[in-house]
Amino acid sequence: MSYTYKYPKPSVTVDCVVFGLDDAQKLKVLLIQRGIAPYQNKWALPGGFIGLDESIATAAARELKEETGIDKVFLEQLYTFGEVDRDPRDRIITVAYYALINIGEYVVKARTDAKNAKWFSVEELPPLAFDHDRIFSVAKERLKGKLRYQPIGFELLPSKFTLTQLQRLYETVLEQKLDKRNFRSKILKMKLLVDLEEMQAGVSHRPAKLYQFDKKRYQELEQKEFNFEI
Amino acid sequence: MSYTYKYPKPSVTVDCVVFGLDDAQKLKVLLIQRGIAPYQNKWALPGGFIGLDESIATAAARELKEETGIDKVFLEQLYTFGEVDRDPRDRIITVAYYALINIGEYVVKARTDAKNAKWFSVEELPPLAFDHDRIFSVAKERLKGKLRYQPIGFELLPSKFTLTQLQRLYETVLEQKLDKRNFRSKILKMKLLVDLEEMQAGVSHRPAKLYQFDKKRYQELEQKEFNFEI
DNA sequence: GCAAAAGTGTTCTAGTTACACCCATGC
DNA sequence: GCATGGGTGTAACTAGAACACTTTTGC
Repeated sequence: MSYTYKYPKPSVTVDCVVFGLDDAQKLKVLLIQRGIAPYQNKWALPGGFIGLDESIATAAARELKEETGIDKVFLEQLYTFGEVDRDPRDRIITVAYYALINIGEYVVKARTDAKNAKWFSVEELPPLAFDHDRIFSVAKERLKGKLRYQPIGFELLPSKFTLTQLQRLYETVLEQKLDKRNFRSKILKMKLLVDLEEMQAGVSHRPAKLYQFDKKRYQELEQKEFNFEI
Repeated sequence: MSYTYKYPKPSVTVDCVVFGLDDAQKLKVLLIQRGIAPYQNKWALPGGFIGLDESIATAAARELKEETGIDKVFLEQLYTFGEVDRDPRDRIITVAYYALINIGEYVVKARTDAKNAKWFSVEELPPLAFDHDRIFSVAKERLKGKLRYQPIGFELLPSKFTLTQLQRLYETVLEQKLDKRNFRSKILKMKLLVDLEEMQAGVSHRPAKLYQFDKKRYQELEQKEFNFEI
């Protein structure tokens, strides 16, 4: 089967920058090792071609699932990259997405075109295929910029978390120290966290209270011109 | 001539949301009237297909020039729209851009596929072709959100402007009244405006001082973690 | 001299920053 | 009992909000 058009067309792909936090609250990104040329064996962002019968966001979610097993996560469009020479084969435009996931919830598995899938610390990335290092750095900036003004950090944590975990997450992503007392009073004043009246377990020090993000309440407040800000 | 591929491909276009301010400091958007089907005679955003030998941003600038005569303006990627049914002909993905221009500098002229080009007040838009009303509203929100944190408003004004003009621009786009004294001291404190020591002419009241935005200085300050904010 | 917009400071309020000690748990 | 992180309030400072009158020009 083949397809013929009157004018030449670029191909269109999606690529996903998947962020996660490990146990030590380090920021990680999920890469796949390419099983096929070009850039065979090189590390790259998971992604692939957009089908004619699926929207771009659907394609991003599908590719993520196919290549890494990850499903039903925060996924948002980042930017579209379309330099003429960004792919050696052909003219390929890619719509990049970024995803935020709680690493603990998934065991990543390489599938289809990927011979391997692995979490890398954002500070020690291997050289990436195509212009994926550029895409990654745009994603990192977006995450950093958006974290303060939108409650997206919770996507990186388990549904029950401690205030210290939350603060570490902010410190890691924003790359700056925050004051413990100021951080806590600011976040609690927003009334977006539910105190679960439950304690952290299995730690060899005073256990911390567990909280949960109240998404429903945030959506209500959002209507009334409430602005999240840390 | 025709082109054959192993897999079917979507087409890729660019569309531009061009904002301008008229003499009465009203926000306007530039639309073209389509000369060809589909949506013949309907108003639409200027745009067209991406060539294989040009980047997306280049294509956006080229289409803008071809269809309206506008050249060398602030042009930034907005979002990529790719719902399956957004174009009745075929699967078409569009990378939307938004442009900010000083209306006074250009006389818009319809060319190529456009039978007409015209400025519309953003409050009284006609029904638009395709999903262009959605694209427009995303652009308007982006402009509104970005205006406070990036010095992009100056792109909408002539290079020499008064503080009142600048304030009106902010009030128009943000859809809120601002306090004259607070606005002035805030913007002047940033030291980004050059006092041209020149007066507004041809007005039947006390003439205002003219200022110019110091882009070079802004770029320097930007390096040093300076943040523009109104 | 009047209409129209330009220009200019101060006070009050709210929010942000800086800062240090006691507490609960596991080993 | 000691090591580890959890939890808590106040004072000083800074930034933002509210607010009214005089000046200059054209007609």
